Amino acid sequence: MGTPEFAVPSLEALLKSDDQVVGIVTQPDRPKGRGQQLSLSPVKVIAQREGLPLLQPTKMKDPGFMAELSEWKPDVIAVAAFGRILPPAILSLPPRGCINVHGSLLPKYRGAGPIQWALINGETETGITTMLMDEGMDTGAMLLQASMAISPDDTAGSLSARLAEIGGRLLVDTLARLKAGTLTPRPQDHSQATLAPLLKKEDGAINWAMPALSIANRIRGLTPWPGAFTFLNTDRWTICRAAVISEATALPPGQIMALRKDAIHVATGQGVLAIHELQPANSRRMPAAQYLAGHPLQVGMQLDQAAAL
RNA sequence: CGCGGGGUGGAGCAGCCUGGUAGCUCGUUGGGCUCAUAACCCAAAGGUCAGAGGUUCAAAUCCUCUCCCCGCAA
Repeated sequence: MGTPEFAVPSLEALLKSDDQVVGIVTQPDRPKGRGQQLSLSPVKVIAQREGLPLLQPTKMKDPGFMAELSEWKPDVIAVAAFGRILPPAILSLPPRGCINVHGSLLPKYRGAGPIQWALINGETETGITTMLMDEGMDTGAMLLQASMAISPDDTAGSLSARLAEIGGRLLVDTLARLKAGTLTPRPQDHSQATLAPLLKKEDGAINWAMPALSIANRIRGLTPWPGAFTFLNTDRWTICRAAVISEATALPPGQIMALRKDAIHVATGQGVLAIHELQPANSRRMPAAQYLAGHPLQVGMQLDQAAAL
């Protein structure tokens, strides 16, 4: 079971492994994009390519879905970024249990946005944990863990891609060792748990009163989704890449304090943030240098959390 | 039929409302200045104004249609 890009390497790894994939579950097609076009989840695309049985339940407790799932008689259900809570009936369906591939070093960052929150909090290390799912939110007993260094220029996109690859390997490894009986589930230390809730659009609003470093981390964690944004008057900017400049400033947070050839320097609550890449509304992502070529900005202009009307 | 913006030398944009010689910033090339430079100065190259049709003496500009791109929303 899985849905987005993050789940793809896990699925591919399973397909190449000795284990047989008897069926795939992913979220229903939803109207997306500009028009009203239905979009297929990345996982569904692979399921179709491989010609594998596919279920796309609207509700987890749908009797028809449950019946079909039981028909498959899975030994184990592997779950990667599926996006739905599994009811007890499903958790107890496979004899060997439901194995989740989670994008953090549990018990830290339980929830739907572990990769993003790790970046937002400025972590330098994260990882993948496989675990036996229980009814809680990422609270099950851990099976295997692999850690990975976070690079200073990682974004949620780049980090997620690397973690997903490791996740695939770890999943196959986990299944093999479970089958061999050489793996003992290890309960999480719940006192150390932290939460990483799903991000919302509004989490992307940049608060310029925060320190430059925090803003930069937040931008990394929110790129490419849901995107960190700010407003210049009525124009919305999504900030794609920015760097901290160690320089003190007493200017009001959000004020443009300098224009460089390839960067826009903005005052923050503590220090200066250099915007290197942005995506203006109605336009595509571009380096600051290109934006400046066609939009003469002036020092003293004010960036804000909300559109100025 | 979800709402909206856009397609103008290599890049980013202005010009369109109020038709009349194609403009800005950057890049490129050549030259100059300088101890030196990604800095500065001078010069040059480079565009069937997305495409088709229409209106007009005249269309980037007004009208109609087509294609492509993007933001929001989901």
